[in-house]
Amino acid sequence: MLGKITNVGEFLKSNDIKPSYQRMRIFEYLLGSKDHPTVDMIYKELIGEIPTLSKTTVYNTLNLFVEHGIVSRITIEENETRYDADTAVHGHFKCEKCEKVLDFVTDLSVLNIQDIKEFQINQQHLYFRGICSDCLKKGE
Amino acid sequence: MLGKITNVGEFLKSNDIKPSYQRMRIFEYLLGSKDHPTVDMIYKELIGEIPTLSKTTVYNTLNLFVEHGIVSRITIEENETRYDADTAVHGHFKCEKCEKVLDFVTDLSVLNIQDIKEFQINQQHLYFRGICSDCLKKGE
DNA sequence: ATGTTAATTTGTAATCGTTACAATTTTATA
DNA sequence: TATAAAATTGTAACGATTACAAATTAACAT
Repeated sequence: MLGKITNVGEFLKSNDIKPSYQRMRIFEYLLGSKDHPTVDMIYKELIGEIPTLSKTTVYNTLNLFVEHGIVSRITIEENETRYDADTAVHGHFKCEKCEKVLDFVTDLSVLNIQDIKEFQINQQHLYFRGICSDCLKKGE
Repeated sequence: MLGKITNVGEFLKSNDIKPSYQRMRIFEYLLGSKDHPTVDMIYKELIGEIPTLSKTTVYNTLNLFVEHGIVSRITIEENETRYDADTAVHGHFKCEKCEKVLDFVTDLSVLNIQDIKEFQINQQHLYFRGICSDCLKKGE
């Protein structure tokens, strides 16, 4: 569902965000990465091509993206905020061995939750922890 | 399912935790509270009856409880680690208005997730955000 | 073009939650 | 009662995030 974003500048504009160079590169990096990077990972990756980049800018930009709903924050562990350009509802699995965070597809509408029937739901988060299949194989 | 804990001291012992006074009071407080307190909330509540209590002790004790599997950590928002004496899998709903964290019952086994079929799942977390029914009524 | 204002970026300092660590107190044991 | 082990405590350190003001860049009117 993210494949449809061909022009990042236009995409940001259509979400009322002025497409500065930093903002475009940060969003492009999020689009291209599948590892749900932290602020630090984004900063370390981009400082190479944007030598003047400030970590504050990365924070500001990600907060802006979240406010405008084009990026979602993933809080899997305390002290480890991660970001995802895929804002559709999906699950995350964190491997306790290799520390990777993987996506998984699921449909939460089948849960039919009685207790919050009359609540207005704005966000749905699902995350699992355990050992991924790769690490299970290696561990034998 | 938590009603069965009648003797906190015995319960801690049966989980290989020496039941010191601080540990018992912290666990009792968790059992009696339904608001999934933070370390700060626990500390502020107990300092009244345990004047020598240290915040470090609250941290140490909660980490001990989590390691022994009798308390689970809930990470709903960054910078807001909460604790729950109910370790059964259940959902959490955080109201964006009144900031309360409510439990809801659900059965995740119906999700039938293909992508992680061969993974070993150790923890399952489900949390929603939005507006609770009380705040919805008030907001009209 | 040029000057002026607004928006963005940047760096530093401050804040807050959490942990490290050593000292003190309490508990268990010989 | 003496000694060792465990638990608690207080302070300092740490890391992620934010506040804030200065510097840079972009936009816009003259």
